[in-house]
Amino acid sequence: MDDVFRKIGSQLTLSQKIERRLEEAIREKKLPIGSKLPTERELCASFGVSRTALREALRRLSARGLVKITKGSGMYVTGLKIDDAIRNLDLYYDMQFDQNLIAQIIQVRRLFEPNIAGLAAIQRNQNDLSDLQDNIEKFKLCDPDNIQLEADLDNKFHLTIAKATRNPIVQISMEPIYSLLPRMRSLIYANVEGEKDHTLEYHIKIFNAINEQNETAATEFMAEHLKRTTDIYKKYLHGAFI
Amino acid sequence: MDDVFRKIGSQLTLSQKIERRLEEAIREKKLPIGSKLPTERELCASFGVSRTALREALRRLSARGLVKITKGSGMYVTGLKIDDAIRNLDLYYDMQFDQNLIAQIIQVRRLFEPNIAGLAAIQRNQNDLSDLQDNIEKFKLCDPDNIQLEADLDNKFHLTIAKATRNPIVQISMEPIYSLLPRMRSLIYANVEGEKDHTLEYHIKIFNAINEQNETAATEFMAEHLKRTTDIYKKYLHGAFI
DNA sequence: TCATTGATATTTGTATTACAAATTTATCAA
DNA sequence: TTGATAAATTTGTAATACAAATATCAATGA
Repeated sequence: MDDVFRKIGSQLTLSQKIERRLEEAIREKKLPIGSKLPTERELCASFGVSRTALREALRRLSARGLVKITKGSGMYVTGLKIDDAIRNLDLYYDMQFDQNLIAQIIQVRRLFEPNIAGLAAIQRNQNDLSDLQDNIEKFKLCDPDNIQLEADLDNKFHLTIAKATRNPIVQISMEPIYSLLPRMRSLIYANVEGEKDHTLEYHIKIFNAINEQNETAATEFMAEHLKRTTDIYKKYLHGAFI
Repeated sequence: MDDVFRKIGSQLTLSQKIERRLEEAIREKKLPIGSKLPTERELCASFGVSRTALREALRRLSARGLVKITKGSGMYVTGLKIDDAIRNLDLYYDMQFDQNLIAQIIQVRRLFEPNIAGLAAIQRNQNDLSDLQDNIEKFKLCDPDNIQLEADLDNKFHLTIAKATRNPIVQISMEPIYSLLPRMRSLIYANVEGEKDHTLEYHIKIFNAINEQNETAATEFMAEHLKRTTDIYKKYLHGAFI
């Protein structure tokens, strides 16, 4: 192939180069998490750049959650938090939000969540159980007209199960999806007849299965629950669907 | 409660406030994707801030992939790309990498991938099939001592299946996990007896099932394949495990 | 000795000015 | 219309100055 006309010069700005250098060092733990970076002035001297360029590089890193900057104190390497890791994912889904994404979300939930419930039934601890029970109680008492609260509680119920797997990857994978549920729900203009009853019934069934550490039952009830959700969206969101 | 002594002042820096304002506007599509932002000078005037503060805000946004800045031209709103969305997730997993994470990865794969293969069997197109077939051919020819290449091909095989679901959420969920496989593999000091044969055998089985659009078979073969992987890691990575 | 206070030094945040470098736009000639 | 050139526009970097938050340390008082 002709490499003659390959892209010329990465065209990285100075501050981008600095950003990469520091990111690399953090990644390789040459700059350990929690350690304090040299002051701006010292870094300027080391890198041989102006304070402007250096600061813009550090703003980038701080925006991504790799360093924390405190006025008067200094700049510190911070391990990426889960929230930092998924923030842009949240934003991505949020901006992609449309009927297509809704269909994809439902599909993924049916693909993943039954097994998640099954694993949760094995791994759950006492704390998870009381969280789930609280959630169910609140859901019972929730004003049927308060769609938003209902959606939030529903969302939280499923997130709690995801966390109960004790596998952070499960949580990370599902959390951005769950955070869209309230928005999905709000598209269904009004209450669906019998919807609350169904949700409550299945949340209780799922809870009982998880409580009894019955993996199979938890898996199956979750699958049935999500099947029903699919039907509702199919009905009320007439459009190209799964 | 005494609210008298509650935390005072959000302590957001000026540039952080600017960042949020612009992010909000982009999120709400008041600033549509592709649109050109006013020049730095104009924005400084609008916001009533210095160029320093404004620029640092925009560096933050550009670091996150929300705006693209071109010297001499201007600043443009860009839709978040998938790569932007998962870059920090990759970094997060990369920095978390340890035996625990390996165990969690394997667990998640066993949880999710069988159903993914099942869906892929339904949704796959001709292109996917030839990609998979190519992959298998290369795997056959791959030098058994070239562990890295073998791991890359294995990685790619599974990613291709994830993409074949035609569901980007599946892809986004799995890609950061797959990208860690080569690193995991490198921990197993040498070739595992019969490992390549097994992988090849099951990749072929899975391929055939997907080719024939046999959802059940694809699901089950993938489950068996991953069970075997688990056993290997259990054996060679003696330590606390699933 | 210990805790509190207050002054001082250190460090990051913002503003301003100046110029460099890349791109875009306008101008003009063929 | 096309193409080249010049001018204007726009972002990138540097340097300086000061504000504001924090950290450090000495002095004070019980």
